[in-house]
Amino acid sequence: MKDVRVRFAPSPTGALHIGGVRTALYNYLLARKYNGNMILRIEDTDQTRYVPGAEDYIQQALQWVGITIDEGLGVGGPHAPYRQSERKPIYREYAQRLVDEGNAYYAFDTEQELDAMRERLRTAGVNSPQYNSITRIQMRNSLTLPVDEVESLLKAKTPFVIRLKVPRKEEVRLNDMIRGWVMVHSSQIDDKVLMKSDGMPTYHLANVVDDYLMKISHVIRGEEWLPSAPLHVLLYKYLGWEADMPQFAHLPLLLKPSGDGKLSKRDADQMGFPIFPLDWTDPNTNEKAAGFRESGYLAEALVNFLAFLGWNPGTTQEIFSMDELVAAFSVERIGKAGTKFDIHKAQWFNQQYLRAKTNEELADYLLASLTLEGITCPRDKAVKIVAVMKERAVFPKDFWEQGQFLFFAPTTFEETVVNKKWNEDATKVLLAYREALLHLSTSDATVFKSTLDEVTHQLGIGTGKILQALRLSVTGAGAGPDLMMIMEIIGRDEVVKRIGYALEHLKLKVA
RNA sequence: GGUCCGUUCGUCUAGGGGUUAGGACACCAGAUUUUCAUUCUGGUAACACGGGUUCGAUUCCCGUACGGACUACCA
Repeated sequence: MKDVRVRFAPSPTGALHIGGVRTALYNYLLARKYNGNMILRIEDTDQTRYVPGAEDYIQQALQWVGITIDEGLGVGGPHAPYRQSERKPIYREYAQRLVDEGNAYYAFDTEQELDAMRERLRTAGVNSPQYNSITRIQMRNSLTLPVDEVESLLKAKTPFVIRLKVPRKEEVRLNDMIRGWVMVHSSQIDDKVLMKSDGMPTYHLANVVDDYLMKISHVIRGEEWLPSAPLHVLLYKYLGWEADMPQFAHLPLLLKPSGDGKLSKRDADQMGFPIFPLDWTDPNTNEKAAGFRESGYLAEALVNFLAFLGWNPGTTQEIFSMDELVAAFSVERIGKAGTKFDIHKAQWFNQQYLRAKTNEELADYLLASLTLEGITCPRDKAVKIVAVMKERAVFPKDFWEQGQFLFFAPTTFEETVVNKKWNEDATKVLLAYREALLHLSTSDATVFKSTLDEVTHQLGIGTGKILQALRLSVTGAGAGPDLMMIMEIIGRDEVVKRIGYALEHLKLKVA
């Protein structure tokens, strides 16, 4: 097997889509598994779609998820430059070779002429009007124009494109690693533009040339490229690179969670989950989009989740570190069908990874949130808080967002719980409990509990019946972490104060 | 419309000519927890349809339906 060299080749047209991250991940896994190289190439041949900041974004996103680049943008390497806009002369050379050898030709048709041709074909009943082996005969190109006219047009700097001369009758076959043999008849492929009139290559040419020059062994990309893959095969053939053609693997698409269709930013907005790895502000529209990172997803969890979107190890193991993914990964186990994006599963993975962390690590998250809020908190207290809350947290920010009552006394009380649990028995117990606490000097959870037991026993009321009322008065809510632990954390004085406030505030609700 | 690709529980999927079609998420129920959650146990739930081939098809073949991608001097 030849050296594994894979590339991730995004266009800097905006934030990197989460599907792009998955594509990058699969490439990366293959590279690492076979001690190969991962190359980052920027496909910026469309200057009209270039978005400033996108390149940085791509690099930062990859770095965040732990995909390291061996060669390419930001790293350099033997095949530099890795930005296609900086490789123009290279493409021109190969395009010229295709023309010289009769596999491509100059075309001088204007946009209007192309539109007219398509219109003509449509009215004639042709379903998909193409610039191909049949229609090119009627167009203005170096195949139909006299040689001297072509030369004078070129000399006069008339805008032109270079098109591939696709044969009329030929079966183009390709063996995709995921889909098996795919066969397309050449009559279905049109004479694709290889070089645009601005001197830039199109994706097709640049892609094939670079993959060859950079000695790419495997092309792992989205399924949207499958229809043009036969065209690429043709290019390899005409350039004489058939023997060095990389192996193709076309990945199934990421679909929207409900209904049908490709996952888009719009769906993500509607469903309330991110679709980009990092926060992104479009420099042109100033439109902001949330990132997985800023939404609280851990990079390891996102990677694990993404890896399982279209691939599985064939075992029941689900939690995989990057290293384990590298070891287990194989292209053969990538599925064929499109995959719906289920954010629930992503959250589940996040939770798994969060729980696996030590309380010390989790305390850092809480402390960071508190700093942002301008709240100071001793580290040992943060560790305690995190310990009682970790079982229910999905995101690091949950420690703060769901634990605010640990820092502030509640001023409002959940109404359904008030209606259900705030009754005469409860107030009786709480009153007595508060009195008992006043005489306590310690703030140990077990003492809180035994005191409560004592009080309820004396009054002849079951402890369980009033616990919710106690929780309500201390936290304002009917659900939350272990109540005794909460009381231990906030301390006796605070508990006494809060019970007093609740007794005072909720007294009218008791009929 | 044309070309190409696809189709196993709601979702991600395993499997593969004869299986009680397995797992995970989600959901529901029970147990434990004198509270919430965790945890544990259990449950509901799938081979798109129609023809072949075969003793037998969810699995192989062909159609149909449905879905998707592509159909630019965008990638």
